[in-house]
Amino acid sequence: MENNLKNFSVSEKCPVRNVLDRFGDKWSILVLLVLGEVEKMRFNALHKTILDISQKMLTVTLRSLEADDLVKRTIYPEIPPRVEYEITERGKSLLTHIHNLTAWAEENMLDILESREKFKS
Amino acid sequence: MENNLKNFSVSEKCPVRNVLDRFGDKWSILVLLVLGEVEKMRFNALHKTILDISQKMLTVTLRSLEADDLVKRTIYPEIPPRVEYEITERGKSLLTHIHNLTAWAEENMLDILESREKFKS
DNA sequence: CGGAATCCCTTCAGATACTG
DNA sequence: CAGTATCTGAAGGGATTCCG
Repeated sequence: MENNLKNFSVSEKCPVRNVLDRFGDKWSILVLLVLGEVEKMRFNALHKTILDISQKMLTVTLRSLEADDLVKRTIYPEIPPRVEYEITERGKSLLTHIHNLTAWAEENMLDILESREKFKS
Repeated sequence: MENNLKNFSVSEKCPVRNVLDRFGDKWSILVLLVLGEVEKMRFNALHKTILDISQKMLTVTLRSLEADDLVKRTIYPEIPPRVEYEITERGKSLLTHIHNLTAWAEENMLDILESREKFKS
């Protein structure tokens, strides 16, 4: 038992954390959820869908997802330029688990908020 | 379609983010994973299992999990004091989905790391 | 033993301005 | 249109000290 737990000790040696940390940020899951509902989407369309993300963070998030091959980026060398984003197969396989998580969150949200209120007092 | 996407727009109105943000931090999932493998565990034992967490962050994380009723905290008024933590039923139901995610992470880790390398160049 | 409180540094992320 | 670059305030999180 203790030996199994040791695996969690140091972050660099834990493969799970190495990967999960990447989309454990503020926006990655959200972007993935949006891209999971469309075929392709342009940068500005994404920005309009997620109103409270800054242009900078949207770019950073998309680059990170692209690096992990969770999202594919296609540039059309036109004038004006056009860039489209779409979810990859790997992204879809992750999204399945994300959906399970969000479903759990929706089911338990009210109870959790209630627990938080009780905890304050 | 567009109408569905609007739900994601503003964070305060998105129940999912409200809940997921809470354990989207650096340590919550890890603590939950550890507590999912034992019956009960004392503070110092947890600290020894997760070597690279600070005492402060362990405390903060545990309080947060306790507030959401994902973890139960029991104080034994002895000298020296003893405090034990255990996962709740709600915590276990969440852990199921976490395990699916970590399994996915383990399966895809090598490919993802490879993608990241390619992306650099 | 199991914290709480404080200090302090680093990283995150928003606003703004500029560019191919 | 789809970014990049820079600046800056806010937040996260570590180290240390103190306490019941």
